[in-house]
Amino acid sequence: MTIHCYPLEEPVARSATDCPVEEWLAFLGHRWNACLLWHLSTGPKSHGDLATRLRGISSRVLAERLVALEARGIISRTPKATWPRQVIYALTDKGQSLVSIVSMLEPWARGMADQDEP
Amino acid sequence: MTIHCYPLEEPVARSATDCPVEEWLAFLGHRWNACLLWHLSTGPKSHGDLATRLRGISSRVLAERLVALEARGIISRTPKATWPRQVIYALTDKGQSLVSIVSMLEPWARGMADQDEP
DNA sequence: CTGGATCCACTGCGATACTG
DNA sequence: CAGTATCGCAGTGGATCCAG
Repeated sequence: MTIHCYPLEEPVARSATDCPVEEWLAFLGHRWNACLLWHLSTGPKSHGDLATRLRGISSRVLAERLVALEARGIISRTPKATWPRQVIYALTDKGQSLVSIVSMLEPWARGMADQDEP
Repeated sequence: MTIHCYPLEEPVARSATDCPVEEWLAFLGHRWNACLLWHLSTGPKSHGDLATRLRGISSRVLAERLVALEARGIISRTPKATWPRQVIYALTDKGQSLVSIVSMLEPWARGMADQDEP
């Protein structure tokens, strides 16, 4: 876990961290992102499809998230030549591997809960 | 990775998710938290000690984060009977195991970067 | 159906000052 | 030294309306 923990010298603007791990955690922690990852891990989905599953997300934020995910190479975007237009999003290999790491938190978190209320 | 993805029925207030993984990711994504985890993984530290290492964090936020970490059972808080008073924070076993999981992101992230600029 | 544009409420957090 | 109290601003994301 490489964490240079910011500047070391002078204070920096928000999220100007150069620690990749922290960067990714911040990203994954943003609302809906983990959820999107999860839903896409069960197969490619369209925008509307995802919108339905992620009850409560707005179209704006969903589109924003998908762009970010794609920019990071976590998902792929493939528009279909149908009408009305349809766009399919799918996890890339990088995305798959990320999911597999994040998934390790599940049993861990369950263990935590068990200790709370045995 | 269990992600019930919110309500499923009606929209909910922010972070009212009942998915533990998402919960933890959101927590870890909050600024300074990962950084704190990292610094504590190299040994117990005091408030002031941490403040020095996490250049830029304010006393208020640091205290807040430490309380949260402790509340989640990730760190322990032990006040020394010295003067001026001193309080030592250390990773618990749960904290250690969390760090070991999060650490797996490091090589992964490095792999990502390598692909970007080979 | 996908997704851009606006408007706005909320809150995370930085800065600062103060107490035991 | 450890921690609390206040204030203020920028960023995040929800709601809504619109367009290709």
